[in-house]
Amino acid sequence: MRADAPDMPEFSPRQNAVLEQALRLLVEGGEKALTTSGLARAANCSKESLYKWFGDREGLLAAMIAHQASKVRTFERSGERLTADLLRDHLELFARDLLVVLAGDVSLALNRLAIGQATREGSKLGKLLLEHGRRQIDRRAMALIDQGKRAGLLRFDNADAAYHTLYGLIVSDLHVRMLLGEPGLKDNARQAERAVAAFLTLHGTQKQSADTLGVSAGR
Amino acid sequence: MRADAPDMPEFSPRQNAVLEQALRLLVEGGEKALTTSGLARAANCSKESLYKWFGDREGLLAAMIAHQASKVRTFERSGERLTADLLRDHLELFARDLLVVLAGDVSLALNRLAIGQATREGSKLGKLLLEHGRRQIDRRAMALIDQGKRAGLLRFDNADAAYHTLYGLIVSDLHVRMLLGEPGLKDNARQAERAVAAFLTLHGTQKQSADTLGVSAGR
DNA sequence: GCAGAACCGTACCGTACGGTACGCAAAAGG
DNA sequence: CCTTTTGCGTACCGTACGGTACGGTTCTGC
Repeated sequence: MRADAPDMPEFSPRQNAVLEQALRLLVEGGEKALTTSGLARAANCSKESLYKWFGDREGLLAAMIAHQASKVRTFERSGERLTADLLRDHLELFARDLLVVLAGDVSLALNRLAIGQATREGSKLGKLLLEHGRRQIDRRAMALIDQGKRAGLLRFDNADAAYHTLYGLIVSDLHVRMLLGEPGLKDNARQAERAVAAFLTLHGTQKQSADTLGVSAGR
Repeated sequence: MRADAPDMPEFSPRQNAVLEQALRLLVEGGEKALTTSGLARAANCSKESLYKWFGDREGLLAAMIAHQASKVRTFERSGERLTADLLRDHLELFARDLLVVLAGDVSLALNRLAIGQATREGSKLGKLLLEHGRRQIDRRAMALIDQGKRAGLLRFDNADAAYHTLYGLIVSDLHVRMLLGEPGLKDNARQAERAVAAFLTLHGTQKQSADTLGVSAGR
């Protein structure tokens, strides 16, 4: 519930530096590389401090997620009057940003970590990751498509459903594939273009040129 | 490459029983519950046999994936002449089946396992899971949309891209959410309907009624 | 400048894992 | 009937982890 608390230091600079090292270890070697001893060594701190600061290992993991989430900020660039072209541009920018975020080392490592722990009942890590990591990007997209609807450029009954459609068109099974170790796309921009074109075909109010949809000629 | 080898015993009945126990342990307690000692106890076999049969732990995990994949069969129900309604029905059936498969206990557990190991370079588990677990369902869908295209009911340049669009519309971020521990959908059928309706709007050759798309009135 | 807190480095403990070795029973085969 | 194979049950080993304790050191507040 970060929302309305611009303060909330969460962690001291020292602790943030330790968390940064923890993320580095996690990205480099996966969960098995993130041991309390290893982190203490890498961050030049003592295990006792780790346990004093974060309680136990799960607390450390949660702190890492919170720390990473606190680094991500999405700037709402509202204000300007939306046109069809502008909406398309913003949607494509969102799509590219989303693909870049999902393909990020830290994002993948944290998602792998949370998924690995997801079996345990009192895991909370998954929920934490979804709430902290996704809210920002969800809010940005929802604001955008809401704006599009108010400007008469989009039509849909359920904004949530429309957003999930957009998300699915952009990401498809790419996220899971990357989590499983496959390399990402070579060309995010092209994927973003196609996804947004499809989304506008489904939910736009203006005729879409079929060029970017790949449904024109048919070989 | 299971394809044309109806034989290929892969494993003896006894070994399959052990693998079944391994899957049960994995589903119930996650990766940490799947220990060699625990499996030997649960399956009434010795650790020595486990190592003789599967080599090491990674071999056991790979065997579990192969075993699970060998249980899944997709029957190609080609033959019949496709109509628009029939295509829609088959697409919706595929969508529902896909959602059911992805939400399955064993599928989620194996995906979590492979994702947890994905950091390690020589993991192979992720690739193995994608190839064994996905090929069946991919082939079924590809055959279906190819058939649709040959029947003049679908249009697209790139069958792969079209399939990924369909997949994204059906699954969106649901798979990752479930992997993170969120409950699945309450109503797979509704999701399947909407996804297929959207897919047909994008790639169908006939006019689609907008009812199921949720873009009709606009509140 | 000093007392107290915070903290680092290290050593330590209990546990549990992956993997190996061995003794013995039961099946297979001649 | 005897031999060979297979495999179960158990004990064992080395290792490495999470977590705790302690002595020495640096930082902080008064």
